[in-house]
Amino acid sequence: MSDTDTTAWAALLRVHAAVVPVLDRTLQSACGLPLTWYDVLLELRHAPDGRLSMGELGERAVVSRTRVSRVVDQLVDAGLAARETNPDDRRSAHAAITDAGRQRLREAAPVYLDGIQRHFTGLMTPQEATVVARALEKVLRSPGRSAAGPLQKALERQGETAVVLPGDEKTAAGHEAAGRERRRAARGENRLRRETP
Amino acid sequence: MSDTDTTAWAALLRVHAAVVPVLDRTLQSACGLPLTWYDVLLELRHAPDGRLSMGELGERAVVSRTRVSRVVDQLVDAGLAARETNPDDRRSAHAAITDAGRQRLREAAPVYLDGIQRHFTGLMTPQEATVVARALEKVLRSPGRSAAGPLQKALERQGETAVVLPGDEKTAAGHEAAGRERRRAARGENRLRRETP
DNA sequence: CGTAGACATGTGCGTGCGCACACACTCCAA
DNA sequence: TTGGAGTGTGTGCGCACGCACATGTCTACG
Repeated sequence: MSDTDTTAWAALLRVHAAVVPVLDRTLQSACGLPLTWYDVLLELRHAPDGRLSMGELGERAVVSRTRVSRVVDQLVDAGLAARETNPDDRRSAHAAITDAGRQRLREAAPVYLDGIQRHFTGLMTPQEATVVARALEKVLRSPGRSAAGPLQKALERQGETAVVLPGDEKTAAGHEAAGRERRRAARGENRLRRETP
Repeated sequence: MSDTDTTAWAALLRVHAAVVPVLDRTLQSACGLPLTWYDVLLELRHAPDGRLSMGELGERAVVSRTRVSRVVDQLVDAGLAARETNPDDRRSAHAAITDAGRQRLREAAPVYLDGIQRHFTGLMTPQEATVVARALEKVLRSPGRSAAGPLQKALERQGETAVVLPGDEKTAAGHEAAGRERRRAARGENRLRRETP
């Protein structure tokens, strides 16, 4: 039923808008750790040796690839991460979590978890939470999901969906914009394609 | 289980980060309608007479209250909405959807719905979609949820949760919002109240 | 009737974010 | 060896967002 679809999507948007600022501020005032920092540090901690290249970090964390560079700068200033150069490939820069970073993460984790339970999963049944987790992860692992930035994904889809709509053809307005962007894609900038192992 | 909690939350963050830009760009290139515009127009359309005060609009739409003002300006420039003054209360400004706005919404709706199904609900089973919708709506309707901006909610928490792990809350936020609305209702403006038809 | 407080809204401003571009480096073929 | 294509990263810039404050208006109380 299409009503269920829009309801689910609208609810996701609103939950995100309502809960994210709460958790962000809670984490920031309690631990001095913005949500972005937490996310980046968490991904670093998950990685082997606590190190990750900028590209990998940008793909795994919620922040965009280009933004990672500045976030890591902030983390370095705060002493929570360190930059390392890769001798094998001097283009790539690695970010590594420091002991202080691990410590801050340990302090922040219970605060974060408590906030998640208090403002999110605690407001539904455990069964619902399980289904939500499973369903959303299926969305992430779907074939449409690519590690590239949102622009590329949009462009890839665009060729299929932009003009032709199921049972409707009033696409007058966005014609020129669509053409412009498709042209850029054809110029060969969708090289960010990658497989997630 | 706490693992389920963090998994569900992380998945929500990632789905949001992955899908929102796609839908935004699709909608924008196909219909010239940013997601924010769509959301605001949709709330206006749901409202009786297609009119809503700025405050109500900010509470119902995903955009913040202060941002609504500028978004409505853009919509007015685009001819999709109109500003109206309330003779009864000259503080409040109303935004009303125009015929052109309704038309654009009709054009955009199938595109949006298709995007939602293609990139979100279509990637899970209908049963899962139903559960996701129900669970997330329960989160929204929970007592901690207030129509006020995120800052207020966070600040109210802050006094209690600053350093230590939180005790309890869940009354303050909804309290003042309810009080405000009760006052407005007494003034005779509660005809804006709506149930999802 | 007049003043103080509450309230709805608009605006200046700083911040976070991502795209387009530039740069440095690697790899490969001629 | 050398030049060009491919790739990883950092940065200038503009845009969206939300908070603090200012403005105009209504309400309650003396």
